Amino acid sequence: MINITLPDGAVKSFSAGTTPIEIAKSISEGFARNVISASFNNKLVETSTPLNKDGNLVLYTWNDRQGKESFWHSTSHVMAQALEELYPNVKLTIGPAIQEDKGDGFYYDVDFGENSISEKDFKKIEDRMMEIARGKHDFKMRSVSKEDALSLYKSQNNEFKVELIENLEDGTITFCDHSTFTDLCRGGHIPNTGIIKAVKLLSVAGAYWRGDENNKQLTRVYGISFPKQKDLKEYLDLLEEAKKRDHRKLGKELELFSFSQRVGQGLPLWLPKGAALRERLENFLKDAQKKAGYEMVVTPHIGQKELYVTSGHFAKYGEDSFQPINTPAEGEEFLLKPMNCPHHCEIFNTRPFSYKELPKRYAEFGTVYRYEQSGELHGLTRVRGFTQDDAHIFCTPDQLDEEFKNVIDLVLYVFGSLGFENFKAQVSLRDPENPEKYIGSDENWKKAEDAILNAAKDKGLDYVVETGEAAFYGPKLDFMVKDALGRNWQLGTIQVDYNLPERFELTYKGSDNELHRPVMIHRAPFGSMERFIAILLEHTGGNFPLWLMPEQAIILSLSEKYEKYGEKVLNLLKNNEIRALVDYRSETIGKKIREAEMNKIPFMIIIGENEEKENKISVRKHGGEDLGTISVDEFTEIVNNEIKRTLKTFK
RNA sequence: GCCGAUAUAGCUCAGCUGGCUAGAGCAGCUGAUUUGUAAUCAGCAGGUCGUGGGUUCGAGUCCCUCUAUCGGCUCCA
Repeated sequence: MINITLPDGAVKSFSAGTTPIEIAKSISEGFARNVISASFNNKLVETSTPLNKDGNLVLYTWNDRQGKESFWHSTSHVMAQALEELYPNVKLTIGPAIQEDKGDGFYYDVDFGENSISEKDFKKIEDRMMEIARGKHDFKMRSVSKEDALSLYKSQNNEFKVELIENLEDGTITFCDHSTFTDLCRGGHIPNTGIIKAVKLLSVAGAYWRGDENNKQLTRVYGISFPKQKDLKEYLDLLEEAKKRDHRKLGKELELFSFSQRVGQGLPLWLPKGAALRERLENFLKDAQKKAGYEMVVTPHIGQKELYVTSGHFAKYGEDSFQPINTPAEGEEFLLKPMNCPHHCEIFNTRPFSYKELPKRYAEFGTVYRYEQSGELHGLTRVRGFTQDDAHIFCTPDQLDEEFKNVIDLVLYVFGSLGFENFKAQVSLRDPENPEKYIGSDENWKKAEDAILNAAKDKGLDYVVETGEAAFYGPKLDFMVKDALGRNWQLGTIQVDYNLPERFELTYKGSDNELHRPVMIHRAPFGSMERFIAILLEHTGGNFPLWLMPEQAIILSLSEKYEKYGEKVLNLLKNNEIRALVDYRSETIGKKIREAEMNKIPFMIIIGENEEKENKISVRKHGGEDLGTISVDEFTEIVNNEIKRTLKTFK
């Protein structure tokens, strides 16, 4: 007998060799019908795997992410079978479910050799997949010796699988069979192909073998599958909805920003409304920064190449950057500013500082230029010219902890004021395997990494640690937010840096009358104005918090006759610091409301004979809610209350 | 940069396998209308079909180059 512990803590006894699906049946027949996957002692197993020892069993259904991932991974086997049948020379590599933080579905990386496929081929692949699925083939795991596994894939000339197997230990290698198909696989499948009721291939893309761009590029086929046809339809509808919140579409519709082929790719043009929005965001942060003891500085858009050689940025990024600007003078070279830190270091170097004066906090909305690879550009989230809400804090080592925590507070304040609640905090450490990617001593790296980890812990942040994601000069605490399609973007960032102070030979006089090295914190709560506004657009769908809205209200006259009264109302609103537009055109009120709705203006103020007579206004909220006929003062109070609700002042 | 796709009026799109003068709706302009909570009516104007080349009697349509954009990969100071 074996003792199986279930997630609710219950322990049940079964005879050795009982399978997860049999255990599910012992709980309830109905539940067992929904169980599609299982894990035993934190390891994925098949629902048909005989269990021979005591342990913890978790049974998954479609409602669990684990269940979905098994479902999708299993579908990738079915797709691989279809691809093998339709493209006889195809070589399979890996075919996992997509990781939760990267989205839904599955992919398979394959080498098509001479062939290539495009979206036009999807239909026939999907059709074949569904035929296979309807065959209700069981997924069956079997162990194979390393030798047998290698000889199978060597006979197929599949160097990718051979490489994978060579890195595995003999005795741990398993194959998964279903129908006529066999694949190297560590397990975690649904019981049989028949559960797959809907399949859709989504895209093809190039993907490098093992994620290394020096390796061969394979073809990655993305797809998704569901246990019900209806689920697929819902998923596709959701994608459609997400497209409506795409910041590129909204930015155009709301006339916030634009791009021009003539100006150049990745170089956004801010239109008047977008510029006003940016300015409002900047002022919001400037107010908070003033309270937090920052001082504004201004530095030029170019700097001598030597500046970036000193900082180490040139060695790291020089080749892949906008190339140096030459002047008529022999040998003189300038770079477009790719970051603000070196300039701020030189500001600190302007004069000697006493420890009594630290921390110094220099802030600048600094526009920088980076030559991103053309394929990486993406709307406003990845551009070649952008403005960082940058600041550098120069402090003594014992001030570091508190300063770092204060910056966390500032970032949380910014995120809170703009409604970003579902962010992910990520501590990015260096990759100990590849020390050549970083500058600075091990000792300083350790200090910097500990400082971040401690501050994140003390602040009670819910964070994940990613090794190998640090900047080359120091570790980071990043705040990631998802866009409409669920892709993660780094917005706020805080970095601890012991290296640039060394390179720029920054010093302050300590209480011991000796010179000491300050520690530097790089930080940007928004990250960049461009990316922040992009993600904000996708989160709000263009319905920004009222305090940020380019236009808060629009006066709609019932006819041209009420223009005079409209001007009076407009003046009152202006006096009350409400940003309002007017629409006196000879159009129907229905049309004016429709246009105001599409422009996402929060309040529509309708004026006609009744309002003029009573000296009031009729107010309709964006979305349709009728606030009735009220006075301008009453309206102002509504607006101010709404602003107060969303915009708290920084402590 | 790499893989795949796309590019027709300011916007959203139609234009099948090459064949009359490239169409529609919205936006714009002119006029009529003077309106009560998501589109009043009529008329007018608007396009070197992304760029450059090629195939063809004939190219928006087929082929190639380049540019930009979209979905990924890699990268992200």
